[in-house]
Amino acid sequence: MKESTLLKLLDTAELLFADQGFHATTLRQITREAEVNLAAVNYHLGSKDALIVAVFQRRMDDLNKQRLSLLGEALKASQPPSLERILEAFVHPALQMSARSSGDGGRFMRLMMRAWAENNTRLHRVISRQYSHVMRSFANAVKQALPVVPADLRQQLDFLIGALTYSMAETEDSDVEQTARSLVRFACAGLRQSAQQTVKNSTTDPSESEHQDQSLTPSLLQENPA
Amino acid sequence: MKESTLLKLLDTAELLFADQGFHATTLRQITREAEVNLAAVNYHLGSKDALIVAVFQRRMDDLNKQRLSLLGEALKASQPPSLERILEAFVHPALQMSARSSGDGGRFMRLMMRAWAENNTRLHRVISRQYSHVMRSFANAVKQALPVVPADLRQQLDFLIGALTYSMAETEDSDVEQTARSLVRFACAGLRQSAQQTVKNSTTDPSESEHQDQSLTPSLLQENPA
DNA sequence: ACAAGTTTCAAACACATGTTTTAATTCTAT
DNA sequence: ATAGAATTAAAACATGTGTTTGAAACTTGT
Repeated sequence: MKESTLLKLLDTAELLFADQGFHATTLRQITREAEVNLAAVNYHLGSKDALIVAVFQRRMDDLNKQRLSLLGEALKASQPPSLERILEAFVHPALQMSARSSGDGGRFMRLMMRAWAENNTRLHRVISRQYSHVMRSFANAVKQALPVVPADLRQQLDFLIGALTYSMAETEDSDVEQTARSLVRFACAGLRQSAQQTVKNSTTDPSESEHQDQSLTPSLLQENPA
Repeated sequence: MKESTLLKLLDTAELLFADQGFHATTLRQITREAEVNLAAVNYHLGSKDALIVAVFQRRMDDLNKQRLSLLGEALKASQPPSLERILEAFVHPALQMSARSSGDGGRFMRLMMRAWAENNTRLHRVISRQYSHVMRSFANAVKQALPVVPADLRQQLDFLIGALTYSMAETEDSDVEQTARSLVRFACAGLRQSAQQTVKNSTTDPSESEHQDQSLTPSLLQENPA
């Protein structure tokens, strides 16, 4: 049973992109390693850019599905939901996906870091469109889990994403479960502390206490209106 | 007064590298934008790779100096030192440096993310050699600040670095002070919570209580023996 | 078995890249 | 002012890039 050239392309490209970056990886290298013809990329995908997007789309779809599924379970399990479970629903699929890809551990996440650093408009739009949907769900869930909504919830979640992405890219083949537990604990403490701080501020200065939810618009959480 | 071509090169290259990546940025683009001759890069630096390293070296030196200076102050101020001040010494210079570069805010940090994602051995060695030295100092400081050393201190610091890097790359021209305060609070809570957890584990299972410091070797904290 | 549609292949194309070379220019110290 | 060094300039070089092309090989439905 031979796997289709398209799959071979996606797999090989993902691996090479993660290791060397998008621009540094050539189509000749990809096709040679995948043992397909050079023209295969342009035939099946149309262009190298389209390849990049396709490589991403595949993993993002997967990741989002798993995250939202776990989030759903967390929300069904108790009301208000457990903050720990919410964050775990966010963290665990990413770590697992990263570890599952055999060989190099942080491959997928290094790919994520690259994509994020990249200024490629097309790629960015694909990612953030998919990401924003999920992030909104998680932000709402966190709001339910905490007695007080932190003033800068968006920023806090960015912290979590950053910690997750970076530590994954760093971690070799380390224990996924342990890392997940560690990170969830770390972030829960941070979020709770921040919520506490918000309460303290709002009681000493009541004028600040109302616009807590306006801080959710920028960055990842915003939708592309077009 | 005209600034030297070398400086013009470093400045322009830094800007373009951050926006487009190392490979995507061409020497022709850099030299055109810097208004110097194409051959200037090879004359002054020797090669494009050397340019990349040079761009980095300059900022890293600066960043390390500021961080260690603030850390020194924090250690002198009180004994045991304040965890908040230690983390602030780590976070603040980076945020400030990122904001100071006029125009685009997260430029330098996006550069960092790229460099980190990059698999360039030469660049990696330069960075981690410089980084490891500083990280060791901070890890030791944190050990003094906490009543109990968390079992996975290295990982915790990676979380901090990740949160810092990512949120910086994300943040436009936002309020540096506010972000710094937020992040420090976030990470302090995480670290304290983790320390608490370590205590709990070590009392229920005393066999684990001794090798707390062995977890400091891998990743950023390790030195290159060569 | 055969024709029509897919997919693979090797070669070529047009162009952009980092680097080198050689000459002109500017700087610097005597 | 002038010789010698350092820097800038313009052009060319060799190589590698993504993409296109047109024919061959394969697959599929009848």
